[in-house]
Amino acid sequence: MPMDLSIGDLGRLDELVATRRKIRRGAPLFSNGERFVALYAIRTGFFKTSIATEDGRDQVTGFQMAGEIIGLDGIVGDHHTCDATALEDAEVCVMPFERIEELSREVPALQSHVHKIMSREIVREHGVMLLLGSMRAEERLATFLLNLVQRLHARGFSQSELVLRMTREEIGSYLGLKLETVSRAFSKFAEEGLVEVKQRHVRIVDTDALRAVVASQEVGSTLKRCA
Amino acid sequence: MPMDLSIGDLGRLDELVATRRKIRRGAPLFSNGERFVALYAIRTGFFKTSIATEDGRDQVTGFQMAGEIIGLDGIVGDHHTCDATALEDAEVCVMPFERIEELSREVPALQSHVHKIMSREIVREHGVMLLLGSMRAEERLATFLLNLVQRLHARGFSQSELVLRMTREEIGSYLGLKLETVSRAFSKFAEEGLVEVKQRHVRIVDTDALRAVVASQEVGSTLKRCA
DNA sequence: CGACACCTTGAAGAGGTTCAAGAAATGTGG
DNA sequence: CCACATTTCTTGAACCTCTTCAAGGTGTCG
Repeated sequence: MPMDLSIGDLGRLDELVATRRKIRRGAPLFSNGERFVALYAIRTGFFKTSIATEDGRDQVTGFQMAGEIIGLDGIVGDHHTCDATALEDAEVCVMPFERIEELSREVPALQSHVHKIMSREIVREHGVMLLLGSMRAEERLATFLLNLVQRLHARGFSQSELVLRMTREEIGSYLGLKLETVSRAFSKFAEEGLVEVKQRHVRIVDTDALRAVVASQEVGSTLKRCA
Repeated sequence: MPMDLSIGDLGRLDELVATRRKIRRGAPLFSNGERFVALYAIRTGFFKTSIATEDGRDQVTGFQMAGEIIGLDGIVGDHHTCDATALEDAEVCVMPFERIEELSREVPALQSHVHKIMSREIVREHGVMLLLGSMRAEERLATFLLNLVQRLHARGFSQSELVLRMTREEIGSYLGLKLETVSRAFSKFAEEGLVEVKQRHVRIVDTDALRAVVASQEVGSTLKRCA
């Protein structure tokens, strides 16, 4: 997180992230309805956030990894409106939101940072809306894989290999598909030589071809330019 | 917008919303790629926000009406990442974001307000993800209508009557459906006596039945409780 | 090692899309 | 202010994608 800060400010920000909390795989970091008191910065591990409605619907709204912030949904109503679940043993920094607000009044760089984090989440969700609203199953899965591997690569992991921390069902929920459809799309990609899939181990063999899958549904370039 | 403020603070906030701008129907308030300088509070009129990709995809990400804030997407990257288009002649307050940040450092109530606005947008988008990821066409349209009429009612309009400011195609884009599907769903609702539809004029005849449409796809209550 | 959760694959079916045509409304220029 | 062009909306029929239901396989953890 690149912010230029004075030495004094740095010390005060340290205090903000002093409290740690460990969460076991499968355990909730917070749950819908729970009182909102803090944002969480993921230090290690992998989370999903999801909303469940009374009528039995369930939607995974995101997957979060080290360095990302969870809990922004709780600010507006003082209570969390989704569940955050650890998909592997994890550790987070507990950042009391009152302290964040106090400090960001005094440290403009922190204030700006907080605003950007929230704006980034809004923009990310726009992307998910685009995916859910306009892509076919294989385009969705390709987009998902490319996004995951890109975020992992930014954290020093491989550009082409990844271990999925979530089930097919969770992927499906996030992508608006049934788990069978996700599984079939994986098999199709494997068949065509785009990826190698062994359960949760995925190796991306042909990144460009995966990108082409996403852009395949083009209404634009190919057809439009002939008109 | 309920905030308790001192008289002095009130004056400074007035200054923030002093600049006005009128936008003609069909004209953009801002466009993708444009430099981000301000948030906009809608005074009158109706907007849509949408993202368009190079490959010809297009997704309406929201419809905004009086009292709502547009432009949050631009904070993270200093440039807007979507288009905001007036669906009828409109007027907005131009609120320079630098001034917002300055003032919210000095006025905690404003700071909190800004945070809540952004969090509310995140939560709203979670709801859209649920809709796009798990609902059938008629459930989506029913949800959409109920949401619209509820927001209009909060602004003093009728609980049961509304004039759509957007086309079937724009509704479809927002709901992840084709315009024909939207049209058919309207016709079905009309046939069943839930609504009366005459082009863009909609009268909701049976709100409870519309709510029942949304909850129809229950995996829960009806079936689960028999198990 | 055995139980359980997870994944894969097939076949049938449903819901939404696509393509097409016509009707209704809207707006524009004469 | 009316006529015409354009946009928007509706409806039908064929098609396609994804879902549903079902069965068997694979991996994992106590």
